[in-house]
Amino acid sequence: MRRLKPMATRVEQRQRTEARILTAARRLFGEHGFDRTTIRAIATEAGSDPGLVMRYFGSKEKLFAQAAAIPADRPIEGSPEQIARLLTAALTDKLADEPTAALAALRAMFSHPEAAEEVRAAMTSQQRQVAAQLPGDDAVLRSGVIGALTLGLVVSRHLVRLDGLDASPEELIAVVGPIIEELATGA
Amino acid sequence: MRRLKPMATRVEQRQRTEARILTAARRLFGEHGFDRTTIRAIATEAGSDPGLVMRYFGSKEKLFAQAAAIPADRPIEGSPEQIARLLTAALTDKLADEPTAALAALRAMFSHPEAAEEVRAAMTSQQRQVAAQLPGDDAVLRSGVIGALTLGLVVSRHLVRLDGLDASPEELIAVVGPIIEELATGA
DNA sequence: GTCTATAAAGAGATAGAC
DNA sequence: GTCTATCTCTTTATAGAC
Repeated sequence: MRRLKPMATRVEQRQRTEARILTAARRLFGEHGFDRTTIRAIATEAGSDPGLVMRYFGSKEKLFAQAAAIPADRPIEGSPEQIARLLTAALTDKLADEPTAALAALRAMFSHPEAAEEVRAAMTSQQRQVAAQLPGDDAVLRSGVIGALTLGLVVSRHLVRLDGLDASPEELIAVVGPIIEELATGA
Repeated sequence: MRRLKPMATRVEQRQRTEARILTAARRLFGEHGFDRTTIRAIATEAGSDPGLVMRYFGSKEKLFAQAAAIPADRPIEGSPEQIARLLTAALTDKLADEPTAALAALRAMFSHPEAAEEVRAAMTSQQRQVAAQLPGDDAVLRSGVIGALTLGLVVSRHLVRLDGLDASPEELIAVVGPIIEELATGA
């Protein structure tokens, strides 16, 4: 049915299957959260079967860990104005296309402690980095508010699909950009 | 021919038990989300048993619906400046003490469609009301951002427990209040 | 390499004893 | 009114057939 060349094709096939499983896992974890996403559903969506998923990834937890790993953000450095620009640019990206892996972690974090830790780690690391470079006594607080605002926008847009946030990223940034700059500079 | 066997006591007892179950349900749903909270755990925490919980509330879904009903916010009306003040005051409350019922709905909404609808309904209703009274072409967008900011702050503080947001409500409002006013007036 | 059958555990829900 | 025992279903995870 398949090819007649065994070895190379097998490795290739396996990688393909693994990739399909990971993609399906990201989508489903992101859409339904950790508990409501079943190995069965992932296998079906990937055109495979539950046994194979378990064999490749070991457990549902491990599959989730791989699917929901948050890609590290670029380092944020410079003057308050530059920082504001970098944060605004990063937000634009997050609003434009759906960051599938991050969404999986975000949705799951509210019911899955490990996912919560993943998100918290990613956010605090960036936030501390930013706070250290901002002026003012309340730099930590202000960078925290920037983080909360960013989280609120991403969640409201992609997860809650809140009314009024379905505008284009540019329109949104036109409103939010100045606020981020204000918070960064402390004006 | 009043009571040798007091009916009133039974009714009273039942109400007490129901109240204890509801309190336990709010706390546990708020802490672990819908799927990870078991009827068994709620019964144990309420000093009761699973059978009773089912008997009183019918199903886990119905118990959740009662536990996670979001109390309606006060109507928000007036000039943009007044609206900003009302929204800021409401936010102060939400930051000060943990709104147990709302937290249950908030945490659950990410994995439980019914809860998502509850939160979305509560938010859009208030948001539309606000948008209708704000000046400017982008009033809907700006009131959406206010909603996202509020959601982000509450989630970051109570659910994520993000670094830098553990300040006193007053300190937080000192930073966020002006932003809300800006968004409301469109300045 | 891939898929089927099943074991093991845990959940919500129900019936009935006290 | 309250609690115990159990039924049934669904899940992850495993063992082994193709």
